[in-house]
Amino acid sequence: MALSEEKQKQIVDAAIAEFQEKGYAGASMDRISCRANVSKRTVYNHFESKDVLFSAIIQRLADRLNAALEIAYDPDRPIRPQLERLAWAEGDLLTDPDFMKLARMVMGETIRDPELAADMNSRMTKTAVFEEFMARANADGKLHAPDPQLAAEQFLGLIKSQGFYPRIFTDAPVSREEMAGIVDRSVEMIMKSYGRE
Amino acid sequence: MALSEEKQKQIVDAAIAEFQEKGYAGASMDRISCRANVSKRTVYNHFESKDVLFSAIIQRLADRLNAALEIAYDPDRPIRPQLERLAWAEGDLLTDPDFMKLARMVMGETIRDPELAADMNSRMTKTAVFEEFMARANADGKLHAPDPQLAAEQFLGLIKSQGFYPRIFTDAPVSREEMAGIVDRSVEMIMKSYGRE
DNA sequence: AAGGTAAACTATTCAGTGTAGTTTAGGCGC
DNA sequence: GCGCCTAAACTACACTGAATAGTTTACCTT
Repeated sequence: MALSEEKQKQIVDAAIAEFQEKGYAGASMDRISCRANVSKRTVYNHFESKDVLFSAIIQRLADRLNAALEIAYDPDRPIRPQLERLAWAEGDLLTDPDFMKLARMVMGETIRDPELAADMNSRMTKTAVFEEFMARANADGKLHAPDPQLAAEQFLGLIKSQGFYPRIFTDAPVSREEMAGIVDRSVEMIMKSYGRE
Repeated sequence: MALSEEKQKQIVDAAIAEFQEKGYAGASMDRISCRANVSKRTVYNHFESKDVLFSAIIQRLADRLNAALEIAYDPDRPIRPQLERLAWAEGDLLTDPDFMKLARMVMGETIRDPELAADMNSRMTKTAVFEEFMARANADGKLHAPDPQLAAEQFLGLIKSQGFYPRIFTDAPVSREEMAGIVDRSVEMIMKSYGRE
């Protein structure tokens, strides 16, 4: 139903804000329902517990990440713009304030438990896509990266060390202009190391 | 009193572990007293509230950081080993599991509030020491860094981007050997950019 | 006498439930 | 289109039970 879906969206939005501000333990279901302009019972009709609600939000973040990074290597196009596009797939997320807020929240909750954090990090860090891409370009003779996994990690590392980690503690993500520079420099570095132009 | 001091240490250690595991909101004063093998009243005799106890731990971390970084430029010694020593002052902390655990805890608590996070970051990031050092070496003619603040940030950034950020989510800090490499490469880069040998 | 212990106690917050009543949207006869 | 019905979804609110910050009291140890 349309109404139900709308209520659900209100709940999720309110929950994101509440979890973001107070953390999991500090968040209150009463406040969430209040922020969502919805009765507490409705919250529980949509999400059977606080935990389920929290997990649903995490899942939403992961889904979004996976969707954004569905990029495959195309042998018919030159390598450099493809690397740029790949970098921008990550860059788009990192320049989005909402994504960064969500990411910050998840990090705050998981950082204390290294195992959980590692799991979350692997769900959030789609090295696999980068790795696959590198391996394909390699096989196609457009790159010369003996260790595609390392190359993928370096590529992502270059982007995140400039565009993500330094901004975890800040309200403002990197601007599109800054990201353009980051993408350029990162692609340049990968091309210098592994390029075959 | 010696006994009292010992109890206090037990309390602080237990509190660190508890805050680390559960976060501020999730931590329980009952569990802290239990972990410390101390009565709850004793906890409250030493620290008048949960908040005070938490702050005391933060302060302890900040103090340790400040103490570790009390390094001044010495015009009578060559610049490179002095840069290495400065880098190692930071490196020592980053290779210490206890320090990293504390840092992770503080980050988890502050990350949600950008203002608090920025404040904490400034308390934890002693750019000032690096900056002062750079400026002195500059005035002494051993370095040529037109913007000492930038140079200091770059120096620290090089170290932290390799030795800190990638390890926030991991249980294991960088090893001393890895840190040696990080220090070498970072000093090398600074010398290449600003050196006058 | 100084500091510690143990355990009960207060007051509060909060996750989650139960219930009785209300809104909404769509279907159906007309 | 119009009134009427139904069922699902929502609301308001009181309630339970558990956890928890912080206090009090009476007693113990060195």
